[in-house]
Amino acid sequence: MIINSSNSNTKREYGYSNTPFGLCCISFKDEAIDSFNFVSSTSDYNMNENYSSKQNLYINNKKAKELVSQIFESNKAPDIILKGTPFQIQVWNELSSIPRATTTTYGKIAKAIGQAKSARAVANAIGANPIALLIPCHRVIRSDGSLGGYKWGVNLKRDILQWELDNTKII
DNA sequence: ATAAAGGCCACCC
DNA sequence: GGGTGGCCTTTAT
Repeated sequence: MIINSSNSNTKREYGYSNTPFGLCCISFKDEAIDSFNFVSSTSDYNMNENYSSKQNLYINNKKAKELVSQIFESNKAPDIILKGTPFQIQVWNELSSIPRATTTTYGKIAKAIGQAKSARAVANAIGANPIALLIPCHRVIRSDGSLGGYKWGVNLKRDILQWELDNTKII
């Protein structure tokens, strides 16, 4: 389930957890994730550029581990909260319709949201996506078949796509 | 209000 | 393979 953010100033939590692709830092309100970043260490919270304010922000590694476990081991993805411009929200929502273990292109996403000429803008929006894996930006590649870019590194993009072919979990 | 920078694309060579 | 011009949204002047 995707929730469009209504910037409530309620308590937020964040925490670190290992994944099959390395360490991540996620932040969440109640059970709903609003950011998921791959990081190199537990001092890397600043990579979470969407939430620089630390007001009402508390660390909760236990809950973070539970959510990551849910992502990789259950058949029900956690809810996510989207915060962005209307165009970004539209693009991110469209990504959720890409079947796992498949790919599409920036141009096709542009066409799907009714703006066939906006491939480049779509790429910008995807690059600004704050939630790895659950918003499947890794499934969008270039029209010539090359991988294109990835916020957390093209090598990781390749690894995730291969992982989807080799596993049947929910991601 | 304007400029510059992008995870692009179709086209050419 | 590489280069060019066009496209659209964001962000920073």
